[in-house]
Amino acid sequence: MMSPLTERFVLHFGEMGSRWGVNRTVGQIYALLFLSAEPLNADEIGEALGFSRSNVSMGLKELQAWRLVRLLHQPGDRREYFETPKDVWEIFRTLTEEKRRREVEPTLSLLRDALLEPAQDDTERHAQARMREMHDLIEMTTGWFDEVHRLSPETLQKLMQLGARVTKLLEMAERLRIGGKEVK
Amino acid sequence: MMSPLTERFVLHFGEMGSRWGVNRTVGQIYALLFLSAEPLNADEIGEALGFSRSNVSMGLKELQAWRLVRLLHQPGDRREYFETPKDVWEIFRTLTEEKRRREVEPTLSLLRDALLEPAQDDTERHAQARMREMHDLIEMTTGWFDEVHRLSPETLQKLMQLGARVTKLLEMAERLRIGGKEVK
DNA sequence: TTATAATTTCAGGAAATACTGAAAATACAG
DNA sequence: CTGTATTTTCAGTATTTCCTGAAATTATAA
Repeated sequence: MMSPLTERFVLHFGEMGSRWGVNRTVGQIYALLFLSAEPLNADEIGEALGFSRSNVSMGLKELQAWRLVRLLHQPGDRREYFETPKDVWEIFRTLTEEKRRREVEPTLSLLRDALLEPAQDDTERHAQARMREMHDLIEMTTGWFDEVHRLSPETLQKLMQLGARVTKLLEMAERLRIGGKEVK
Repeated sequence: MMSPLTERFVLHFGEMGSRWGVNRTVGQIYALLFLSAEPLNADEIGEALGFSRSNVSMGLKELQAWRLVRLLHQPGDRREYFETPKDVWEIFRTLTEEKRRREVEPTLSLLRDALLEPAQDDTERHAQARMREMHDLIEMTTGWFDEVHRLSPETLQKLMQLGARVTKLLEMAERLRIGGKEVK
């Protein structure tokens, strides 16, 4: 059975799941797999969490769609086993990529379409101006995420540790014209 | 009535709302206010979206709890009017702050507690090691967000435009010992 | 193949969430 | 104050989402 430590974590992620657009089952399955030292099969998961076999099956399918768990086989056992990626940075990256694909991209595409429509009156002109602001903000932040995703974990870590002191670097960059586009 | 442009945007945000932990009503109210050129009162909102007065009232309350809309009064009118902040960067900042307060902080606090417990066996030791990894990742990324939040929109924008070229800057920073802690 | 183990699908019931209208509370003009 | 306009609360209902067990499908060992 689950240790009290694991159980608390699992219950917490069940609740949090709803805020991330997945249900309690999915959150709990993920949490259990994240903590587990070895891969688990669907029966083990169902038993540990008290869910029906079919519920576990659906939950695992969703987690696979999110690329948050991967399927593997144990030698001499024909059941499917599941595990989460080991590297938490990789998990973080996957999560932001999926969020982007599911939420950000559809929104961007709606905004782009809306901005192509000719405005009929002042109200629409104003609405479009607002949409343009949102569009530009989203495009800038996601574009940045895209680039930063490609950095190695170590570089990323350095950047994070740098924090707000990055301001100093930016000033320096301007003076030294490192930003790619030459500064006037 | 809503223009087709506004309507599409509003419906989209209604759907997206659910993914952000708010319901359709709340998402639509926010979207309507975001696009509106002037503040709206609850009756106007309810009529535009086809929601009951009480539903609008609850939705506005929630949006205020998120600090995503603010209340104001029109001279000579005793009804309450609502608007969204104008600056999209400010909106973005508010959103991340609230998300942090509601999701990240409770998780961090759970992890901290769990890490203080003495491990009973290897399984628990492994679980704690995983929790430590998650804890450190979250603490690092949110600590970084905290600092970056304090930057001016202009600085932030420069940082974003820099994107992955930030690597070059980091190398330079190490050479010049700008990172705050002196490099060995 | 065939038999059986394992997984998935899905209709229907259970649970959770959202929404409404009526009533209560609050705010404010006169 | 008093009366009225405005907002909020909340119990009940509608809607949506979740979860299960049985049946169907798929995979694999013999």
